[in-house]
Amino acid sequence: MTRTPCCERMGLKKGPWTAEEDQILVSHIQRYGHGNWRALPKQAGLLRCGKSCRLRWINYLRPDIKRGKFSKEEEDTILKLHGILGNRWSAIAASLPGRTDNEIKNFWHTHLKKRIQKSGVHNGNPSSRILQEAQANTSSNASSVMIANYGLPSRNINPPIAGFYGAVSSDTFGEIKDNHGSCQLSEEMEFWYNIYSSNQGKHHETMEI
DNA sequence: AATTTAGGCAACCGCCTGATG
DNA sequence: GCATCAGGCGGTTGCCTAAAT
Repeated sequence: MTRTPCCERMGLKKGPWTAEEDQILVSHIQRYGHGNWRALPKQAGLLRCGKSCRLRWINYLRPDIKRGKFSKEEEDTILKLHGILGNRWSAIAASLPGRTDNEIKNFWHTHLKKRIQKSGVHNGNPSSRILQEAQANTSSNASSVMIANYGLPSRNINPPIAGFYGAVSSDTFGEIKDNHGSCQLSEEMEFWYNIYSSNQGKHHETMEI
């Protein structure tokens, strides 16, 4: 294998995309698809790296992108899922059709985070309701584990496990699970929900997966 | 009207994971 | 089993615009 990392390629353009570049990227993907992001810019005649093309397509040019303000339902969903999953933006985005992880991340940092901080929730923890549920559940050890784990790096498997074992009541999860319309449960959420359901009633430090 | 400040968002960076040879 | 790569992800930066002074 002798593949060169795309970042090492010299003379690639950076910064904001022009309308012309967008046009080239869109028409190329519409015609040939995006099987190989790394090869795409060369094939399309773009002086961008594959990563940049992918990001532009996913976050801005994709036809199914939903732009504009977040609805109240979407805000609620983000708050709830953030309470369960932490900063796993792609997982949250999977439950909001048409929204990208980048958009949700930006929205969180510019709107929701501030709102939560204003409402007096400590540690930057998300949904006040979820937190309240967690606090109401202080009789078990699991809840303290949960609170401590809220801010863990998003790629750890711990947050979802620790998070909803102590913090999320079956009601809350059911609410998310039963959500219809624009906020459907992703496969991952379904996965965690199933684990949660099968472990309900057990108060252990770890869940059985 | 000019300047400064704050907010919003697009894009980049660096790391991780899974696939492949 | 190891090395390398592509794709994917979250964190962060920096530019642009609107609001405030």
